[in-house]
Amino acid sequence: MPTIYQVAERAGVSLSTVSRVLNGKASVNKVLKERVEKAVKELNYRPNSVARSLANNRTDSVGVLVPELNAPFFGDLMQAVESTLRAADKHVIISVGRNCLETEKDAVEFLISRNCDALIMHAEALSDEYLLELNQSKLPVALVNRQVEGLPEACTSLDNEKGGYLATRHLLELGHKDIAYISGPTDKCDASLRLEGHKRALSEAGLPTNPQLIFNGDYSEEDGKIGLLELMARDVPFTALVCANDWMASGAISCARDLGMSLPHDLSVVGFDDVVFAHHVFPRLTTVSNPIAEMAEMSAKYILNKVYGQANNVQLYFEPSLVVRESTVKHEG
Amino acid sequence: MPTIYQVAERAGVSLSTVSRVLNGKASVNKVLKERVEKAVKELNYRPNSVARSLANNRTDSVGVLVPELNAPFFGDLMQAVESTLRAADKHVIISVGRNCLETEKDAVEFLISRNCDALIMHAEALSDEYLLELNQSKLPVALVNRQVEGLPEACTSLDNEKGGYLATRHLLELGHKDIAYISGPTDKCDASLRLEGHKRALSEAGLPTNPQLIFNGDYSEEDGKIGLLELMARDVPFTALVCANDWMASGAISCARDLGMSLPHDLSVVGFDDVVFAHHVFPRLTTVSNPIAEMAEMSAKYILNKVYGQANNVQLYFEPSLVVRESTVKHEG
DNA sequence: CAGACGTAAGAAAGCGCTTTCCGAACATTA
DNA sequence: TAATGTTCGGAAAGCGCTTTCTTACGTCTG
Repeated sequence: MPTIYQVAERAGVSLSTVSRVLNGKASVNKVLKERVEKAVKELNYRPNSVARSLANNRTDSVGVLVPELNAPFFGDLMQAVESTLRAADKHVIISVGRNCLETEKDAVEFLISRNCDALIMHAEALSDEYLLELNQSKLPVALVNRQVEGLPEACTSLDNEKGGYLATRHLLELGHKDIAYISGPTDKCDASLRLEGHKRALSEAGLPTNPQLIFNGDYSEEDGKIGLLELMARDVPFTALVCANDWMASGAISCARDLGMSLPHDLSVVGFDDVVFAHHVFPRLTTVSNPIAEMAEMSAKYILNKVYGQANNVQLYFEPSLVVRESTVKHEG
Repeated sequence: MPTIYQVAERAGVSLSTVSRVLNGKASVNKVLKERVEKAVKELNYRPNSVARSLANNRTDSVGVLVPELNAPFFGDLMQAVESTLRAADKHVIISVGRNCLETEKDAVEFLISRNCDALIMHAEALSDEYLLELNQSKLPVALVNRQVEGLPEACTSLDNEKGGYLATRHLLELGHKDIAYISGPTDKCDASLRLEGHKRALSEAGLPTNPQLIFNGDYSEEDGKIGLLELMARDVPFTALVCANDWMASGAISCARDLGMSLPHDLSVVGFDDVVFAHHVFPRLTTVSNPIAEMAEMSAKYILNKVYGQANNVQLYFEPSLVVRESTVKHEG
């Protein structure tokens, strides 16, 4: 590997001139500039990014924290972040939080020790205070799909309440009156907002909220099954079901089928997120789309602006929209 | 951020002593050692990884090349690599190849410019020669799920032929005799081996291979649909279908249903890979499991051995196995 | 034409760490 | 006791780059 010094030697200039040509920050005589460029080509020189980082205290890398790597939802997120950042010649160091406070902290420490210039996180367990402190004391932080008080401009988020509202209103419009709901963990604000939306749709339609028709799950496929079983055991009839994410919807659907129900006629189901497999489930899942890729892209652009001096427009709030497929049908009755 | 120098000052020793304590490579007087450790704690000192990399010409990072980030198959791969490497305090820089020669080369260049210590790749488009050259001239390379001549110990791979064989034999055992096959792109060796296995199963059962029952797809869901349509248009009857991956199987299944067929009775379908959504499709997909996570883990361990002086056992060859679910049934007839 | 000023190139000082080399201090042996 | 060996701390060089400081030179103005 040739060094900048060898380039300078070959071009017959000092190494600071080479550096100036490479970085294009100061003016350099045209002739010398061309000589340097020629030498760079001939030696196939590539600047050593480590040395550069040490000298200018910048790694051109941003840490990304996700709960897991092998879930489609986070795949979409990473895909968007990676391509946005790479287009600006920055790179991504990915770290896994497993939805657990300890691991998330660990992962952040790890990213910090790697001298990332910034962090983009889908943090589930870390507290608002921790994130605030991080942002203030050390390095800029962007939160995807989360609102943190005190960091308004660093957070992208979805109108989850509206999403829940849309799901339920869709069912109401189809004539359903008895609508069950499998919620996500209500200590997470997205889950509780989705539930809020559900309730609002109900009340706008003049219907009461029946707690017997609500089950609290944990967003897992398994809890979709358990939820459906439990709801049916309560013996309050319902003709439609809203699930706070697609995993639970998929669990509920396959459970329903195992119980001998014919979908969608015996039960209309709506999911949330519109992850890749939503159209693989049968019947193809009607769901609420979650523009996670766009949110992730905006988070990346925010960092590009804040840390690397770019000037992209960033959008922080996103609206969900309903994706109607085949898992919901008119209620005959 | 405190530097090693400040630690030395506080502990009243020279900075080389601090370095020695930190790296534990040379012996240091017990008293001094404790003083240093105390200072480290008090200052909350963390070594600057960039400076360290510059000094010892090692970044403790390994580049990972995958075709895409938002596919479950590669999610599993990354998950395995990340956790194996992280356990050894190495980190992962992920780059996307998009299954395209140009992009893959770009991605590799990018990883090289980041001074990765090694590369772990699921390379689709890069030639064997390119990979060999890379490995010889620059940095150690591990290939996941691919065989490269000349790099026997650096490649993990699956017995794809056996996988294809298992899929078809399963159908034969269920009494099917007319079995169609939707292949992956035959210029890829995994796809052609899977097809080989299919043919071997047929011939072992004393059945001929009918080219009219084979369609060449490109592994995409779309081509699963197109393939099924095309095969049916050929007017050669078949009661079962093997698809060279789960995506095409899913496409074929939903297409079949759209055509009014009742699955699995009108058509038994087998997939390949057992990706996450395999059990979301309906009927739940019988498929051939692909131990991609284990292969990825082994690739990571190989690198750990080769570059970082560890001594893990690594397994290079993997056997697929059949996962029987509900998309295949006995042929009545 | 002399002095002032602006511009461009080179010299050199770091960035924070590892590691080699050296010497001091102490222990061991003849 | 002198000579030799051993251990361990410190000084200093360097990893490859950026950036500030300095110097040299050319141009402009009075």
